[in-house]
Amino acid sequence: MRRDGKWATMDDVAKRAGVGAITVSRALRTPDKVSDKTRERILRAVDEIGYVLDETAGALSSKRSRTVCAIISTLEQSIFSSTIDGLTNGLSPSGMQLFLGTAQYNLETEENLVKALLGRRPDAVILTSSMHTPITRQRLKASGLPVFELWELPEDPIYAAVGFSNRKASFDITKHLFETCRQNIAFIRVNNIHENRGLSRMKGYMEAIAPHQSPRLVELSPRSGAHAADYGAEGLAQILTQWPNTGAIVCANDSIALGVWCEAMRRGIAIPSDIALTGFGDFEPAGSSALGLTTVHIDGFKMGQITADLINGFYACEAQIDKATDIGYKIVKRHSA
Amino acid sequence: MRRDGKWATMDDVAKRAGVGAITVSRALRTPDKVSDKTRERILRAVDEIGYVLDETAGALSSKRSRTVCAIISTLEQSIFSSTIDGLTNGLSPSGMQLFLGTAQYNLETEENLVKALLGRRPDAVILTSSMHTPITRQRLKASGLPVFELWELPEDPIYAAVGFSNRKASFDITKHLFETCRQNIAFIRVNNIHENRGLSRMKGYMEAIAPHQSPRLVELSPRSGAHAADYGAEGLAQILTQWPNTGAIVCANDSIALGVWCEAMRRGIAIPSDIALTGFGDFEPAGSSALGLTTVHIDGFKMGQITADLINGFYACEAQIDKATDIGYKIVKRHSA
DNA sequence: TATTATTATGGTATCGATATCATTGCTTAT
DNA sequence: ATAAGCAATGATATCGATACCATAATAATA
Repeated sequence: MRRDGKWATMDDVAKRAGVGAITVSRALRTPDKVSDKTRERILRAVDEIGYVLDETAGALSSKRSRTVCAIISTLEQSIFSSTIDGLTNGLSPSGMQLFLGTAQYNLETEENLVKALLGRRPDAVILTSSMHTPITRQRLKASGLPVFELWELPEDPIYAAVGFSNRKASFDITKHLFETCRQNIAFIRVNNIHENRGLSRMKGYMEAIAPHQSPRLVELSPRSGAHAADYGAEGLAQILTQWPNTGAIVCANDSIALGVWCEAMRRGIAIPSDIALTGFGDFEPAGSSALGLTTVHIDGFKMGQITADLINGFYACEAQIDKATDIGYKIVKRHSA
Repeated sequence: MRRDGKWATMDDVAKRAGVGAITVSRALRTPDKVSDKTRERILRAVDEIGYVLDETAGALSSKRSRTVCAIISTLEQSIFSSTIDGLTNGLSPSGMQLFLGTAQYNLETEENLVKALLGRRPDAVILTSSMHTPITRQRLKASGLPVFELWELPEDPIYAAVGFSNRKASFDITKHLFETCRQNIAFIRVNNIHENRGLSRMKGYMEAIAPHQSPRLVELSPRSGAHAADYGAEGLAQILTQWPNTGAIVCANDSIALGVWCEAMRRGIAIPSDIALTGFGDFEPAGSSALGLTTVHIDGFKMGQITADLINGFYACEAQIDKATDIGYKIVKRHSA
């Protein structure tokens, strides 16, 4: 790709093909604006030289970086991997690429990340969270960029949201437990103050149990170094001590549920006959045959794809973009409940 | 950040602070080359305007994009999440950012991705794999960039490798099983032709069992839509049918082991008393108390951090970079074997 | 055939920051 | 007191592609 230590430029290609530099640009960006013969000649020159278009220069002159910045809460537990795949998939046809940062469920980290990523002059910003510092919100609003908050449907999105109701989903899966004649249902979550999906899910549980029983809440404080599954094991232990006659456990996510399941096996508690169990998310490995976790399925790929389409639409100056797009959810009934 | 629909520029800041544009650049990039008074004035102007330095323009003129492209095999199973965290962590002090792409364990996808990402003129390229098409290798070599292959130690790296011996690690953990008096040890892996870590791990197993027994290999073909844990369940089923007296199972990764564990529980097989079980990787949730998987611990964070340091060193023109950096591994003995 | 569209191509200015070299003013050494 | 050295700042050219406008060549229409 380099000649004498430097990258080849459009001019190099142009000279070799006997055309102007701008025609090379057109041949690569808008091929149908160039005659077949010329295009062919140019593409041959490109191949021979091994030229790769310099997007940094392109971004400067076109004022479109063809870049989307995504700030992901965490890369662990595979939670957002399908969302990212959906985004990548939906953006690549238009030549856009993803800049990824992880906020580690920490608002201050997110604030710094937003600032750093805005320096990259992205064409859009994606956040897998709706909880931000005032400065983050202000910066993003001021940027004038399309900003998409995923995995929730906040009241007042910065620009637009693509997600679903965590509260309603949690309400539904809890109700499902009552419908299958479970009683004394408990709820486990990790109490992270930088995140409010867990809280929404807890609210859904609370609403569903209200007519039937009093709450059995286990809210664990995050400990550094702990695996998500550890909280499940710990939660089960607490539940068995405090409320021995618990008939079902609703977990705020699949990882916690996995921890509960493992610990239950270890203790010789049968699932679902002794205790029913539900998760949230339907991530690997919840759906695997051996585990068979009943859970809320979230179509992360679709969420990413839809967001990508909205971004593409924004730049194609298509229809107005909705403040909120609800992609829904699905209760998946497997063995565990 | 924008004024009349446009982003503010360095000139805007410069005018407000009553200095030249280049002094603004210095105040932000190399603060100690500017007097305290001036710097303070400039930073105040930056804050007032809400200016964010345009890295795309900076990249063009400085010929350093402060960008590292990483091509990750997959974002699932949390395999590479700590590696990514280590990279991010090690790169951020020098203002570098990560461009992430996922190759989905597919060589053709990787090839296209490499081409697209080179257009971003990264300062370095990272690959979590050592298997590439000839074109990919050629492109990367020709780029003259520092290219780092992670998670293995290939014979002939494109530029440099940071990893460990998958073969030796697998050998060691298999040997551990013999040392704890296990007999008739089987091995499960998914046979993905776009990847060779699984094969290396199988070789390690083969070498370790050679003096004691004949191989008991289960090599499953990848099916689309299957969860990694499914292969574990399927593998266990095959083993119980073909070799009912199997005393231990070595899995090519933790996800497979998790699947085996769940399926064993379902069938009422006790681990480790009936069958011992080992994984590879030590990802979430292997180490969780309830599961307690004996496995090979790989320090992904360290691997990312070391790679980041090598990149920083490369641009600080420090010492020669080794063709291979072995970060080692650790056998972690928990309940399962 | 003359005239107007339309297509294919090129020239030049420009995007916003930084490299390079130049300048100014001040300190320190001889 | 003069020269040399350094710190702080600025002017200008430049990075590589693309926007914008202009022009040439071809096709379509009157």
